[in-house]
Amino acid sequence: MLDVARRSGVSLGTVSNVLHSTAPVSEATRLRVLAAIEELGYRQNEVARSLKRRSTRTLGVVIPDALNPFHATVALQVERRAHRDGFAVLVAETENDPATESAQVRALVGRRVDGVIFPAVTAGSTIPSELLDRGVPVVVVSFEGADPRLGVIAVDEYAAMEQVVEHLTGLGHERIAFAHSGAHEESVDRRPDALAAALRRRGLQPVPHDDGATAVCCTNDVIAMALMDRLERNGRRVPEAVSVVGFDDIPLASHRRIDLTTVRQPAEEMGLLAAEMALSAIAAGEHAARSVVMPAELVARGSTGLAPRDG
Amino acid sequence: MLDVARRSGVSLGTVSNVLHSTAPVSEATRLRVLAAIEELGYRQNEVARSLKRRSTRTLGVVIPDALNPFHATVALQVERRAHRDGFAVLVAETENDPATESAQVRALVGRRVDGVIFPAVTAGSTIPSELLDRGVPVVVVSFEGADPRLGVIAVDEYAAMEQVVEHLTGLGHERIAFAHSGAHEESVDRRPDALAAALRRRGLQPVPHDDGATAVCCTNDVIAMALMDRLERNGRRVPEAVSVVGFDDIPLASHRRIDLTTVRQPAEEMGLLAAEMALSAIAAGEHAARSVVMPAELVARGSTGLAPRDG
DNA sequence: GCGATCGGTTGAAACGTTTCAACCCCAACG
DNA sequence: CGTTGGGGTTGAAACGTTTCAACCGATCGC
Repeated sequence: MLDVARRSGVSLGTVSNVLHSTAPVSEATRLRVLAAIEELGYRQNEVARSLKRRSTRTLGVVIPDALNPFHATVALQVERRAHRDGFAVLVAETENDPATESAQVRALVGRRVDGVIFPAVTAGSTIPSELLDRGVPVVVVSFEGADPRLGVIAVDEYAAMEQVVEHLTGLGHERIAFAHSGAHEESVDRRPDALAAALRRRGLQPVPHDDGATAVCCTNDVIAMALMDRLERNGRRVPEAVSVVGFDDIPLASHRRIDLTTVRQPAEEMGLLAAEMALSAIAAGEHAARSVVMPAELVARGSTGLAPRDG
Repeated sequence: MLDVARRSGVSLGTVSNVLHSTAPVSEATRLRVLAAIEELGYRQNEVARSLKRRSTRTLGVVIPDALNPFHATVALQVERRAHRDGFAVLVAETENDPATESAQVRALVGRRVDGVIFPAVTAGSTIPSELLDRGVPVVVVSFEGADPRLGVIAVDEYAAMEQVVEHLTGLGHERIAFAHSGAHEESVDRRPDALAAALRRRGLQPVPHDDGATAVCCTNDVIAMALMDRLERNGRRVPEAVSVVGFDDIPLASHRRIDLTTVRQPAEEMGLLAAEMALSAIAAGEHAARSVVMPAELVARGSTGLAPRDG
């Protein structure tokens, strides 16, 4: 930038002015400066800018698992929206490990991101408030946070599970189980609770998975598809022997060969909204502090069918 | 940091020394400084560090489409590996649009990333050399670049297609087509050429897609699965009426309901290697300038079968 | 014709680090 | 006992920007 200034015979201040039109500059010098920039192949140093401005125009996205299409979609939308506003996106994977999560968050804080979005938070994490206390706006997706400063985008999982249970009982199912995400990744979401609540309303109880359940609700579509695969490899056909329900409605769920009954979450809208909440909070210099619930509805497909007759 | 220095009664230099053990510090003051850091909740400002150090410890990853599991896997591995070395990852989506790609790359340059990885490059892009000229190491995956300064990780697509054609001809197929990725996203990869070459070796020619082809090779698994879906919705069963071959071997390809014959690329190893090439180039202050070819092999599954009898 | 105003421009001070020459003190060495 | 050397510490310059008070003419209104 100094080179540019020298080359065009003006001061740094003027160069800065032509770059950001923060003050009027005569057309003549403007052109001279622009020419110098061109010739020198000068490109602004965002790092210095960030330091001075005390804002990096960068969003952090903290994902447990980028291979889950729901998370990936949210992240993708965030990136797109952020890009439109000239923000960059730093992604951090947590691999469902709280220690990694906090390390990643610390790294983001160190890098002075202007806002952070969690497409999902790991169990009982205190991370968000760690950020909030530092004045960084945070938006979490699909998670009801305690902290009022948090921006929250959720779907009404109770209503959704209500639909699921209605659908399943309508098909004659009474032994309904919930399948968690494989193993260790105890997520805080309310889905199992929501399912249990909906069942109880009809005088039913969730049964332990694999204990003669005729229908299994999964925590997400990826799990559901894996379960479907596992069941069928063991000779238990879906939906003839067992019905399977997913959650998310990822694109593949509607593939003819998969044809998964699931609860549709508007992932794209959620990602977009998350980005917008974060960006506008940043612009306003406030916390996101808003809670939105998005619609979620059952999409009945071929992975659910009539309950097999007892005995 | 100044606060920390004052609070512990030492100079900035000493605090810096304590932080990076760049010079010996007496145990007593070290403890005092650490205590002050703790009490003040001080966290280093990476932005200032980057400015001074002239290196951001950040990698850029430029992806056409994060929803493609192959790209996502590469990106994920890059992020993991980078994180291990204390690097952060800035992701940029190009949506297969050259203009977006170059805008994103410009943004990365502005943000002074230390290296850039392209899990795939859009058609005839001159982007990499734009970066290389600025001294930024670049690693591209699955793309044979002209520039010797480029780090390249590729698979031998000719050998792979050889296997594919052998497999298909073994099943009696003679009318074999190639399916591009939907539409506009003309990627530079050599796959169609590789297929054509393998066919010619056997005195065959690729036929235009949908022109009575009995087997279709797709540019990747996502396309293959979409094709499979489309075919079957039109009543053409796979593999009875048409055989379908993918490329990548994404996790879902092995799902029992999908069971896609495909060419396996070691996505994880490729991502890891890409990160390591970039990181070590950065550490050495050189360009990646290395070319590695990874093994790729056919995984025959149920989406390919005997060619239907003519007429 | 005089002060106020305004378009255009400058210079220097910050932003929060790292780095390095320089300094001080004391132990060891010849 | 004077020098050397090294552990420990300091101060200031630099990194590449933005910002802002201040300055300079010229035009304007009265």
